[in-house]
Amino acid sequence: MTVAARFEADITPTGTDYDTVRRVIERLSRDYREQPTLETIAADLGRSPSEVQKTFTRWAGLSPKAFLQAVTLDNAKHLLGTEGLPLLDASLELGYSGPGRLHDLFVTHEAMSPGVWKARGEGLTIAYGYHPSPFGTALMMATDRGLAGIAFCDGDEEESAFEDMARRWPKAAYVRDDAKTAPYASRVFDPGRWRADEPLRVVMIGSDFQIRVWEALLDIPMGRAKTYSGIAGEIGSPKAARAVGAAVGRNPLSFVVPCHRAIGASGALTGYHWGLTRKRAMLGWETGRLGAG
DNA sequence: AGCAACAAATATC
DNA sequence: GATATTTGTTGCT
Repeated sequence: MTVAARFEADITPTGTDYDTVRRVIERLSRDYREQPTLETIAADLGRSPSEVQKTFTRWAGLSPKAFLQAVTLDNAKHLLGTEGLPLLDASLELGYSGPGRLHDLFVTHEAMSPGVWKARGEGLTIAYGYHPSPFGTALMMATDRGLAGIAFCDGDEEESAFEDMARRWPKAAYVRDDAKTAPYASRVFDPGRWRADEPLRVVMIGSDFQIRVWEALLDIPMGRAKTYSGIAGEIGSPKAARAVGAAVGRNPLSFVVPCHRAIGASGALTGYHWGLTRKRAMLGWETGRLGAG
């Protein structure tokens, strides 16, 4: 099944793949100490083990068990010894050695002038639309210069997600235009279409400090993570870990600018604007893509 | 004032 | 001893 086709099947708000997957991840994250069996999890969801197993594997590209290993490593402090904490060693090797090395979305970004930031988006026209994604419904926002924002929501949260985004540039004019944002959605969530010859244009609207942080995030390869303090050191303010955290949290382009790859120094996942479960989901999903690539 | 942090110190098993 | 929990400090919005 192609990725696009899977999105089609995903379009109903409840009972989506992501919905099932999310609940499995929640369960695994909470009870990983007990290493719950597939059978128990399925029983609690009121589904058969094979149903859960299939849905999960189709979505993540790896079994619930492998996923469990990938995300519970946020408690494996010993992996933090080296820079750039590999999420799953074997997969990482695969990701780098293949001819079509799975790097990120090749992103060309430009920073909006501080003027636009200070004017809170005044004079800017932003088209937006809602699209299904592996992590729930994605709200995409674009200016004519490129992609400017991505938000996530489940079910009936579309309004609040929009308001969350619109608050960032309160004076911009917003126009609903799904046709304009749809191409971005299909590009962003389909790793098969992440190519250097067709870079994704994004615009970053934020303060100097924020943009430096977001650029640092773009440097983190898929399936890896960095600590907040590591990022702070990299952008030349080694003591600003906490400020980095705040800036990461304000990242308007979630997923494209991989804010989910920033974790605490202990390996704990700390926070995520669109929900910790979604952060785990993204990390696990990426681990799965690496293994498949 | 308020944070998606951190390191060191202290309490708990 | 190894892990939880608390406390002081921190830089940027």
